Amino acid sequence: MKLSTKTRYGTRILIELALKINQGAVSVSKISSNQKISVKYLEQILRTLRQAGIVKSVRGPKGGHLLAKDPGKIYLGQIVRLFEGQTDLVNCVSSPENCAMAAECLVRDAWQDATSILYKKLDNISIASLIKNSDKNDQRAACMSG
Amino acid sequence: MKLSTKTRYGTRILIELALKINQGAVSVSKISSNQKISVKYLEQILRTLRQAGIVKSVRGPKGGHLLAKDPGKIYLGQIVRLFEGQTDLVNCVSSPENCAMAAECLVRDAWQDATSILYKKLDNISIASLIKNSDKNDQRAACMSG
DNA sequence: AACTATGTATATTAACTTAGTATGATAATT
DNA sequence: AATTATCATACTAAGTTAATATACATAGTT
Repeated sequence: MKLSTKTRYGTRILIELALKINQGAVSVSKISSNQKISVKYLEQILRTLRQAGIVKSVRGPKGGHLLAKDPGKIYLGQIVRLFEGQTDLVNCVSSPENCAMAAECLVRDAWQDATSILYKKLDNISIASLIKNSDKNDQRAACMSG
Repeated sequence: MKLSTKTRYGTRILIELALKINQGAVSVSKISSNQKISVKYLEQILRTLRQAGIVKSVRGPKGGHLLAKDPGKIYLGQIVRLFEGQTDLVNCVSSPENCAMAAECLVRDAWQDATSILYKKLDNISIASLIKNSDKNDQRAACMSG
């Protein structure tokens, strides 16, 4: 039960874009070297973010990627749902017919409660708030500000 | 980000044992047919539960497995930690040296908060409480009461 | 118009993890 | 001693995630 690299990378990418919000489009190659993520893998992640309307992309020379939304309106919950796909801790929560014990599964409600509490929390953490914390602790942001 | 079958099976096993708490040891073959889990896989899961002190086992004829603790003292949080191993949503929470961006990872604290909220919830749900709910809704427990 | 730096999309491979199986041993009851 | 059960380790298979490769499209620049 841990987050995929796509979720973690995706979050880091969004933070970098948020930090550079006034610098125009940021190229894949730049993000790649800053975040130590291969160009091709990065492109996949960016595509997902773009299709979700979180990022917009500019083609051609001087092109790149930038946030399509206010960083204060991008929440971790959305990012996690986007990349994890399966948003429930167990299958039967989303599709009871997949669970051998389906209706009789006593635990189902409990897993669902836990899931919703987790997302409620994640839906409350914006990219902007993450950056805000970094202001108090500048060295943390150092690697991504360049 | 979903629970492994071991966690889900483990929980179901504990519920079955809790429901049969007055019937002495329950054999692997009985649990296997009730829960539709192969005998060998079940043995692995039971071993983990036993080593954690949640279940005790009796060898020989008429042997089987029974709860080693009061069902009111067995919490989902413990079960999830036991089978998921990795108890944090991201690696760097438990071992910062594994994360390429380590100290500068702005998201780290956020993941940690979400993780702890999730476990706080799971640590509040006991096997006993799951069964209690089933009393109000008998057909749910039907498949496991036999 | 040609060139080049960028992004877009799909297909494939590789690595890793989880799920499940097989074999054989050990212990306790009868 | 035979039987019935659990205990332990090794192995295999399936599925998922991570990463790479290939081919294409677009927009500026000269």
